[in-house]
Amino acid sequence: MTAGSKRTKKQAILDTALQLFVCQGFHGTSTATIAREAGVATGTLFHHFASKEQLLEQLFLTVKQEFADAIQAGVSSRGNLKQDAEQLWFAALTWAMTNPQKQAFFQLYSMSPTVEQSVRDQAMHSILGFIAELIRQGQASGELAHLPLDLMQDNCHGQYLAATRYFADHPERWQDKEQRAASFTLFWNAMAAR
Amino acid sequence: MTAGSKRTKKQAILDTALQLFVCQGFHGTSTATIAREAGVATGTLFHHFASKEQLLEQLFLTVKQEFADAIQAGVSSRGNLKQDAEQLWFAALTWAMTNPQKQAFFQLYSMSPTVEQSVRDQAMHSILGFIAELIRQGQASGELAHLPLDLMQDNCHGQYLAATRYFADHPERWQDKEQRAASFTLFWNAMAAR
DNA sequence: CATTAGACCGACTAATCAGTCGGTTTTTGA
DNA sequence: TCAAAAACCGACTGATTAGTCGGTCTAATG
Repeated sequence: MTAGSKRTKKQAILDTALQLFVCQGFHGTSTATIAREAGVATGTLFHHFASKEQLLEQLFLTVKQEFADAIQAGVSSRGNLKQDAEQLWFAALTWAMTNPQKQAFFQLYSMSPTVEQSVRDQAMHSILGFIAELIRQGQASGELAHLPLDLMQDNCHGQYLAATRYFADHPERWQDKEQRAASFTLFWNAMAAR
Repeated sequence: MTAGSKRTKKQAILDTALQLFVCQGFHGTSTATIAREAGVATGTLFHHFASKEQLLEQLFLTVKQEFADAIQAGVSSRGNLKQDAEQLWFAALTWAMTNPQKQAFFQLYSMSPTVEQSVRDQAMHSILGFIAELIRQGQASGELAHLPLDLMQDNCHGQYLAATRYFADHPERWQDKEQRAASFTLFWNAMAAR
């Protein structure tokens, strides 16, 4: 309503909470501040969310769903494995670069005790299960290294987070095709069979 | 003084704060709770640390120093690069497995806005600068891939954190020599020249 | 138009927080 | 041995917090 593009008040609260939780942390941000910044009364915040924790939880699941949708949409499969992996890698990185705040939110809270462990696990497994299947296929066809699945899965995640940080801290590098290719090379070399 | 091994009261406060900050987060832990759990009065806590933030900062720098000392001690250099890297990799992982709480603390706060960015940067660069030199040498000798240095450095960190999580979540795997070797293979394959 | 339900409001409250302060105990070192 | 410094104590305070509540406003339905 104010200047920009806030749709419903509920959405304004979620948008504002995302921004403040990333900048100041969960406990460092008061519900009063969220409400004020969102242009809403505190009563309205608690009308839509039963508690501050529930607001965080809903934010977490929303962002996770957005990410899952984005990478699933950006992949067509049916090429060879390396091409599929490349497509997936860039779809995931592109989402992170397009939604830096959401990426930062994930990076901060996907390991924090602030979010209930069950919620965090739920968010992770639905995405990583999909990756696990790809790894299994690649091992069966001999294209990927025969190392423990869980280790390779965790490694995927770790290399993705590292690449994300690298490009997020220096956005101009993301414009460079060679840098983007380099990030995939690093990833593929780790995973591929020798 | 109580049951176990608390040396000075100051150390007891640091130990307790580490544990509580990991379990409940910084803002989720009150100074009163830290003092009570450490068997100390609140006045004593503020006698040793000017503020809650300064307690966190001191904890952060202490833990970082411990880590830096541990990996520097566990490396002898003077072999070929791969052997040096392997030694370093296992020294770092061993520290993480020996000090799981401190590792969790690092993982949680080395990216959190709760800790001043300058403090975080300081802690990271002193360790990573040492890694950067090794990478440069490896690239000069043709043993490591010729990709951007910062990217390789961030990638190191990301793969290390992933391996750490993998073994921390399943300590029995750390006993398995093959699993340990697999974690290094994944890392080395990413970094090595083709 | 009248009714009703849900969005919305903001002053209020009980609890909790980081940090203080005046005084006591312990340690130090001359 | 004794004085001064440093460690330690815990009741206290002013500020802040998550969450409430009685009520208003808006829009849809009959």
